[in-house]
Amino acid sequence: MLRFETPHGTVVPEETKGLKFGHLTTNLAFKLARKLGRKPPELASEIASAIEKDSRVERVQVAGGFVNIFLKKEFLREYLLSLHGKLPEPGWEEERPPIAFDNREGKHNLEFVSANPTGPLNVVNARAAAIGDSLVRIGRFLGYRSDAEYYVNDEGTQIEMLGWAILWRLGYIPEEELPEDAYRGDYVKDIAEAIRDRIPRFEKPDSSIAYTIGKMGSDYILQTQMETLKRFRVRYDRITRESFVRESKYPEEALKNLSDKGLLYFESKDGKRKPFDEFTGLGEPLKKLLDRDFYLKHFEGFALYLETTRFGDDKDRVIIRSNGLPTYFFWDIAYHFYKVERGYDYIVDFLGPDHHGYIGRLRAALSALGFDVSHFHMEIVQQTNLLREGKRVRMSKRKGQLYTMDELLDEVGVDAARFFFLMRSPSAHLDFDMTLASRIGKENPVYYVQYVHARVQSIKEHAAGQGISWSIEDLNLDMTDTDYEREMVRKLLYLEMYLNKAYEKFEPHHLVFYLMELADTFHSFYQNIRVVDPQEPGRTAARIALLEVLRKVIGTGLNLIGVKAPDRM
RNA sequence: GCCCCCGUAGCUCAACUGGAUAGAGCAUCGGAUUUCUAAUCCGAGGGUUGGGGGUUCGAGUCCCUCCGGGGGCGCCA
Repeated sequence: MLRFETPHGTVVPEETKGLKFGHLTTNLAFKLARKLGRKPPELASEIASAIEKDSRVERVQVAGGFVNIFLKKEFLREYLLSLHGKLPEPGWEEERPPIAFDNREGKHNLEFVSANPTGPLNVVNARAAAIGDSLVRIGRFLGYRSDAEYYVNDEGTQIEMLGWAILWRLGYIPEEELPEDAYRGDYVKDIAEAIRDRIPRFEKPDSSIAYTIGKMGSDYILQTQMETLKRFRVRYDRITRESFVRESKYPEEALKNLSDKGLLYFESKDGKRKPFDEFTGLGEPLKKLLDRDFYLKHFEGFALYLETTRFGDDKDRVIIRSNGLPTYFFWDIAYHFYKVERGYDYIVDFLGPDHHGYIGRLRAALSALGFDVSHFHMEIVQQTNLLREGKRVRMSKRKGQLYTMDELLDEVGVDAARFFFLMRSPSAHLDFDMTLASRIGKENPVYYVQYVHARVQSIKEHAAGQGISWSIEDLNLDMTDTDYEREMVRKLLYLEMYLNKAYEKFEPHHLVFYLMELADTFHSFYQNIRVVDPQEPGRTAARIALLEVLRKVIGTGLNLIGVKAPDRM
């Protein structure tokens, strides 16, 4: 990042709104004015005169409290060459990016999608996949150790419900006997068929048979989900199963941590309380609480509560139900404990819109465990509506009429799907216009950006055909000084700023907007300036060199959001 | 009832920890190609940032209030 030292501290300048404001700007004077009790213009001129002495700077301009910085051509050339050297050749969009910037401090965990293994992935899952995967790419590229994680809820009632649904589809039970919460969607037929031959023998279907079959079904579903995600160019570094967490030492550790702090108590539905000491008095290890028979024997009718209200929650939460079964919430606490223990200094969860109310209690539980919640970030990936010909596509879950992620990819393709998901901030409701996304042409922003890459490649080919040779060293800003080109140079300075912004805010759309702006600049340039001119080989070479930097920036940006940068369109 | 999010151009959305003239895309209208790809470009119209009040050098952004929309409030996950 570009920085400047001044008597008022280090300035990390920002982008400008146009070349008339210079290449970079800072409003530091405004910010300091109140604190120091001085006038912004005075401070600005002090900051300006310090920056002016910097060898990279051509001149500065003070406007009110703004200090606008104009950089020297020699420095700009050096910067662009170094940028070019750092960026990989496009074409790695299926893989993890190389580290291009500094090797930064920080090991981060980003968990996203984590859909229940009871059905196909849907459109919100796809959106979360695009967001999470792109951020992991950007994080790695910036030099952080960013890991993508998938959590599988392969235990619990839902698994049994899946099992019942499969039993029904295979004809073992009539529809009337199907539990109310069982999955009735048509997709269960395919799953049933896929595992039919491996179903164990049994006398009469019961809960435990349903559970076993549900497990088989969910394994199969997980596998198909992973295939879909792979098709979407999403990679995971780790898949964690809830069954693994349950068997690990973390549930017990969490109980120990919370009981040591006196945050647990028993309460019955009619409000009778028992202190946690009633358990402690039994002299049994904490693990016993997770043994259902043991729990029922001693605490039947009572649930085990965690005092999350002491940490800002609206009410205390149940972690073991009075039927002896721990809640999802409890296993999730153990899971987060496990993530922390793995040594991440930043943990991010992307949750679906229906988990909105869950954030508060999870944060409260994490504080209860003694973790610094500023190291956790929970982001809601908002709802997505599909539009076709301007009309809502119904995605009702009932009767299995759901529109799946695979269908979306069939209809609009991976590039358009990823790009469209990333055009909006994750927290905004998204209207996904499939008619627009599947159109080929200027109205479709994904082609608009990809076309830049293809056009530059085409120019290079044309130049070669004219016998013009060039190299990146031919970059010469004296020969590329039309307004178009100077504007291009200015915007090329901002790549790293936008990557940082996108990553720090967990909002990849900032990168997408940057790419669209760069593409804009290029297309205007292309329309008005002829690049290849055999009469002026020097200028031609200089222009191609500049476009080559642009091409790599666009190509890298696209690959970081998992979109291809084609050589030809 | 309580809590959270949102309200910006006809539509869908941006706007860096409060900063310069609130920007894009789509849609609408008018132009441009004997050319390195027209999958492009140039131009036009379109806004009291839901209303009102406050904080300050400065508010779409922060505070209060009202209106309107969505979501959450389970011993489900």
